[in-house]
Amino acid sequence: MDNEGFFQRAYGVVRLIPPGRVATYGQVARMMGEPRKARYVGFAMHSSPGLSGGVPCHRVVFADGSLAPGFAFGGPEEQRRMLEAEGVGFLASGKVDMRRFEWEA
DNA sequence: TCCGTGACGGTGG
DNA sequence: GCCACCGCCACGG
Repeated sequence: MDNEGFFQRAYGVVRLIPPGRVATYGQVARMMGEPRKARYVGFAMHSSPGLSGGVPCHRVVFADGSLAPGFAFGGPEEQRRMLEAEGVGFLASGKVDMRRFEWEA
């Protein structure tokens, strides 16, 4: 459960992201006290139980607002749909409008 | 011990 | 504004 300890911490933070808001991998890592492990956070999301497991990993995006290329729920398109359903706005470029929807703890 | 790998991030062309 | 390269960290072969 060691590695999972890190995973659980990541999930714990992600669970705090309110609907209609998004957080970046680096942001999550920073809240865990380990800003250098952004990549590891990404891996945690990849292995996450998903929204059904209480981990809204679709609310975690890249620092520039782009979505993960290999999203597990059915592609970035599905992820975008879920975010839009929560009220998150996208730019014409297909990226999240971070200026308005980035989560501020 | 060195090399390769990855849902990242910042910088430079 | 998009693309490419480099730096980070932990892990496995």
